[in-house]
Amino acid sequence: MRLTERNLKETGREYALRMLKENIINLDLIPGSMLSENELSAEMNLSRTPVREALIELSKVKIVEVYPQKGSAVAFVDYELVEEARFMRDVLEGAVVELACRMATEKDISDLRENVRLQEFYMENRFPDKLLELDNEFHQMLFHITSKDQVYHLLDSITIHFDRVRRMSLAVVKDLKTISDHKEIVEAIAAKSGEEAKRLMEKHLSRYKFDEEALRKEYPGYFK
Amino acid sequence: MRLTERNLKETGREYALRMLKENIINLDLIPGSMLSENELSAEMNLSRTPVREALIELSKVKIVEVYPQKGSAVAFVDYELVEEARFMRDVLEGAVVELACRMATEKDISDLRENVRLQEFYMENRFPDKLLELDNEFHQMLFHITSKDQVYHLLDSITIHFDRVRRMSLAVVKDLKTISDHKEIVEAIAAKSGEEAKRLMEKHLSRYKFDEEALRKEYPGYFK
DNA sequence: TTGCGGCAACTAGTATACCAGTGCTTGACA
DNA sequence: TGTCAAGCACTGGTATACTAGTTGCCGCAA
Repeated sequence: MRLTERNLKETGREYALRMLKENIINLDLIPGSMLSENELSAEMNLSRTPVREALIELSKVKIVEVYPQKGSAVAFVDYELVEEARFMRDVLEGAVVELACRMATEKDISDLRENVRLQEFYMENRFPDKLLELDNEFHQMLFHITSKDQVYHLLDSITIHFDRVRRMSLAVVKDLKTISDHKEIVEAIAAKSGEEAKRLMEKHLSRYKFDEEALRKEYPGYFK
Repeated sequence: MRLTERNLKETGREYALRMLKENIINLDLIPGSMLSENELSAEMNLSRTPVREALIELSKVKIVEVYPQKGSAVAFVDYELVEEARFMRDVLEGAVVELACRMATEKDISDLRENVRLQEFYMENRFPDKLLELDNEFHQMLFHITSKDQVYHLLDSITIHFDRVRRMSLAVVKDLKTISDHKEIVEAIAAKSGEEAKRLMEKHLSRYKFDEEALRKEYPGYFK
């Protein structure tokens, strides 16, 4: 486990959750490895209670498996779940971006444009972390504009399966195409052309395809 | 709180969760009322720990609000959230039923037909509870057929907002139309006509419309 | 009568203690 | 040497104890 500082006014449970998620995504906690509530709580300077609550939450989306009286483990990569995450994302984002064409205000659109401008800036200046953050924010904004925040949160919870595989494929390329995709989407929203926006979103999301067989070969033992 | 027996091999947390959900949906726990971890645990013969874990889970989908150091409360009806639940259901079920046309095996289709047959049986013999159960099962089957079980679970978690309003509108009519809808959907799947199935599902789900203003008048104080 | 200070009674969050299972190790016996 | 059983060391689940923060009430003073 690689730990970072505990934020101020973050409860122990939130901290444990954040740490676990980060370490699962970046593979510091390797798929299949056992997690001990005792070890984790010692490591994070917490008692078992908040750690346990975090583990329960992660087990809800099957990224952690809890075997009563035996132990908990980081779930193996389950391609079915990765597909579910992708499916959910494709379907919901498509619908949301279409809605956004009808609901976005002038301010929303200029906020989106501002976000894309920042993406370009951080791309030029090579800030990959910041870029990823802005990417996520871009998509979240679309849900917020259409008053679908809760939907976003649910989607976010399952997306961890997707993120972990993305990390494995090192497909954090975040190249110029991503940004120009975003740009086109914003302009489609501004033009209020729902069909076009949806089509662009589908094209955008289809860039994230992983070769399951290749990954299985590269990371044997990580898969279910 | 109206309590039922605790199932065998059900953990305290699962029991507490089930009881809370049931009582929230059927309005025995009225929107806005305070929930005390201490009272609840005494009432259910549990300690605070499992009750607390159940409350945390419910607060994730905003059906329970937790105010740190002050108390928890059943959330008021928030029409935004009801709309989010409806949106998510419409979008995902539409996509799933379309997928089912491509993926359903002969066995799946005969299972679906069997489910609908049972619905007809329980309709004739007036078993509204059983009918509701079969209805839910029908929809769940579609997700299972298309290997989208986890998506179903996430959808299910937000649907509680929808269910509570449905209960308020007493729209548990479960009339013949519902069953004939199901029948048509199954046949569209059998015929592998995706477009048709999707259209039918949209028609089916559109039957659940509530008159927000009327409900607000009937249940003042239940709304946010 | 009104305003204000302090205390009592709550809360959620966390820590700790206890219990009932599980599986692995170890050692005795065939 | 192989086998099997007893025990031990772990687990997650639950109960309980403790802490710190909030609210509101009660009584006293102006």
